[in-house]
Amino acid sequence: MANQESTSSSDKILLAATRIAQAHGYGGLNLRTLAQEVGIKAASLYHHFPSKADLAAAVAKRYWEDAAAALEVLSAKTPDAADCLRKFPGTFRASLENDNRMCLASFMTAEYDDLPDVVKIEIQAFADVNVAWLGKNLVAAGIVGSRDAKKRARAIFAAVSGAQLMARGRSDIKLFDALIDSYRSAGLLPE
Amino acid sequence: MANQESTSSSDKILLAATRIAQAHGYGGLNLRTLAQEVGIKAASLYHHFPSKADLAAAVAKRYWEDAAAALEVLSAKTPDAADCLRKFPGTFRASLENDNRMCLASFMTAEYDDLPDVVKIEIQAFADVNVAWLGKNLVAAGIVGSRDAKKRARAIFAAVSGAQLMARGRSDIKLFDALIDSYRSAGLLPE
DNA sequence: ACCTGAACACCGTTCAAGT
DNA sequence: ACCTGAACACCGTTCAAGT
Repeated sequence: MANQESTSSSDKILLAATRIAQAHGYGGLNLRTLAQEVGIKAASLYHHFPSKADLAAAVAKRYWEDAAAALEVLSAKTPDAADCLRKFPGTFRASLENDNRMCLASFMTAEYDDLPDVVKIEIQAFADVNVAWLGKNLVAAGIVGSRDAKKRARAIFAAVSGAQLMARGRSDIKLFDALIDSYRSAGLLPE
Repeated sequence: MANQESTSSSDKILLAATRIAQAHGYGGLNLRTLAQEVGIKAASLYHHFPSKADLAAAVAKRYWEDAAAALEVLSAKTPDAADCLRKFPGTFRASLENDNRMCLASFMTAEYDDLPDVVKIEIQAFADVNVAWLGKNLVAAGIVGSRDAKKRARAIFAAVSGAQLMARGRSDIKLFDALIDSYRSAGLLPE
């Protein structure tokens, strides 16, 4: 099955919406602005997605699917589990490198109270994917037993998310690196 | 100097705005809703604060001032620095206990790109106050030397912020406790 | 199938007008 | 000094109308 040779309209919308949501969140995702970036009118968006909620859910779903795929690629390219764990923060660093953007899931987690249920589900899936991958590698690296894997995996995920948030607040990617470095020295991540 | 016996109008506005911003952020702070909670019309808010930006800046300023005062109280009541560090996550836990709300500064840090400069300044002050207090106690507890205090303090602040965010996303305060527990086991916080 | 202009009830904000 | 209704340009959304 060959891929579509050209990006579909819906894909263009999802791509632009992802970038906007990573910088402004769900509430800050303006449909008139989004439409303008894609080259259509706001009303036309409703031909592709029934509502802003469904659009955001589609964005969040693709976001965790892409993240899951990227983590699998990382695993495939990195045989050593401890190495995988060392490289994990790099996936969060990439967002900051991309115009000081942040994880879409973290931003929307903050917006929890205003999030439609269909979006909440996909946002939680992002955390689940990351935690599962971290847990698997923590066990494989012999850092924790399988009994404690999920708990430790969640701690790493939360800590790295927090580091990204703090670094964004200073527009300082070196602060992100320093925070991750501290996590290593403290023993949360393998040295 | 005696305090005002009754809460002033501006105080009522700041109080209500703080609660709203902790749940919905700067963008989600609706002036008509805020005014209704205080018992006035949206237009009347402009008699107390020149703009939404200035209102939010006043909210954020009081927020970090109150946090600084609370940390000083904690220090005064807790002679042992390591004990202070053990109790630090409790200040973030309190927000979750309060209807699953989160730190106003964390929420607004996510909203960085849409934040007026006057608000950004106060939000950063919140982080500074927490990091300074943590650093002081890390040194006093003999956990790190003064050279590494700020770096480690930032790591704790970022990690605890991330734990609060993740727990809010699940409306699960026990998850927050488990994450903090993991930070202790890993060695980021004193056992 | 896909797009649009115009309309709706909602936002932050202003301002003239009230007490 | 403090409040208000009405208006402004902006939001998400709908819908009748176009190709």
